[in-house]
Amino acid sequence: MEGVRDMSKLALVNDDQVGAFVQQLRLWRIQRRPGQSLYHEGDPAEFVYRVDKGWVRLLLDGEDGLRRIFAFVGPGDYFGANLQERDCTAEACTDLQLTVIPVAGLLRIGRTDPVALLELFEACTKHYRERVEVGRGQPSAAEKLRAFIARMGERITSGGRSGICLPFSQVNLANYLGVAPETLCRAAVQLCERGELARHGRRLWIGGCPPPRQKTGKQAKELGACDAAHAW
Amino acid sequence: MEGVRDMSKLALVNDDQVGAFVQQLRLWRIQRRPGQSLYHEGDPAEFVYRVDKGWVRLLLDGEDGLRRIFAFVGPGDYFGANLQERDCTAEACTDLQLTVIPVAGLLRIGRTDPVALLELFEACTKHYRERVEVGRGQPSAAEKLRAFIARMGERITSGGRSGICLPFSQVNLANYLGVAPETLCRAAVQLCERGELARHGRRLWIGGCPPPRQKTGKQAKELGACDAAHAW
DNA sequence: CGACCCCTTGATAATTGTCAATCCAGGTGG
DNA sequence: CCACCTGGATTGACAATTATCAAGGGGTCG
Repeated sequence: MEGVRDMSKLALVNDDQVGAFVQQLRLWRIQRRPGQSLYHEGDPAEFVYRVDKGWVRLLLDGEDGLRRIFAFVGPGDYFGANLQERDCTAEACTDLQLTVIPVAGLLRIGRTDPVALLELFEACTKHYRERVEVGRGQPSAAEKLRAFIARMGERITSGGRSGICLPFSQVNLANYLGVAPETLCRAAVQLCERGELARHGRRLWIGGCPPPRQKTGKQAKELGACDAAHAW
Repeated sequence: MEGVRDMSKLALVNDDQVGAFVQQLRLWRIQRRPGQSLYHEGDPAEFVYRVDKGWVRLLLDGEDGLRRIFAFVGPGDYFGANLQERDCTAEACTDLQLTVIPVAGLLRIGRTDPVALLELFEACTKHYRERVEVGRGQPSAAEKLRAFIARMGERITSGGRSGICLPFSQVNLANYLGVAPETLCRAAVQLCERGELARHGRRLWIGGCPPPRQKTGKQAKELGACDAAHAW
């Protein structure tokens, strides 16, 4: 809970300052398709990113060959603040639109406003801090999922939307929560029965109800709306 | 593993730079006894700390009243880099000797060397990054413990010591690893049988073997050596 | 319309949490 | 120096949760 409050404060206080700060630099935008990677663990770190549209997942490649997703980065979030090399891999969960911020330029203008520079880096480490709260203790899978949708719910209310569909597969979410996909599925069924979660097609919705059911062609259009929703 | 490499690099490359950086400020030292707290979640953040001797634990107080330890901070480590307010609680695990670094001063001299300032803050967030690797996936309790002692082993080799005794109770370690104390105990027994872990009195030792067994009076003296070991 | 992939569901085994009792190291006081 | 005391550590038994394996169904996309 505390982390959520910190998050909202960051969004209210720092984003404007940080946004103005980075505007001093020459920025540009890039797009990515779902599954494409932005950088890999070990790459030299040259850019910080801001998500304008879509969702990014941050993950580590375990020595056992398993990849561990530890953060989902959404619209308005910054990520990729590494001084030397990348400490994780970043991939697109959805269609993606990003603003690219060169680190070299950040360090240059950092002399004028070190606080804004720190705030930008702190915004990027936000995802690591949140991770500390996830999967801690020994709550059941249902409680992990409930905590997750609660945190995601914070985003939709601040975005002024009534609902949001999870912009990634259940397999990804299971990986993130540290449970087996089957376990997550059962937990989702459980929360759906209690009305804490909704389902529309293959997508899970949190917050408001999904749009009314229609025929297949219509559903595709609704999914378009879903994409718009999770992209703000 | 990757995180460990990053850590060692930080220790080799940044610490000297960061140390020289903070030397520009007026620093002072404080002591703490085991269990005493340095700050609580929500407190205004005024200081960054460097551990000179002993160990600190960082933890969150869950809404269920349970505290979750997410990091152990040891000699040479920095912690406490928050811009606004504390995002966690810091407590002494052992007898503690710390160097206090005022944040206001850091921000002031940050204009001259923003990179060093960022490196200091990055060194502080190191513990959050490491946390991402812990408890991820669904390894067994024994594997979690094995991964932990492997990471701690890195510290002892870099410190030039042959062994180190865990400077905190098994309850704390169980909390950190996200398992029940009984489960951790069983895992410890398992690793002790395989020689991956040693026991001396009530303390667990990793790396080199504990000092030879002697009589009670002697053992107390050995434990003093243990304290010296975990304090470097 | 068809194929592929993800989701779902069931059954079973393994791991772990929980509860309870006991042990023992380390400290205390006599 | 020794008996006592206290709290963490240990051990066992059991219940609960979850991982795993396997099979089937349904959505999504070509």
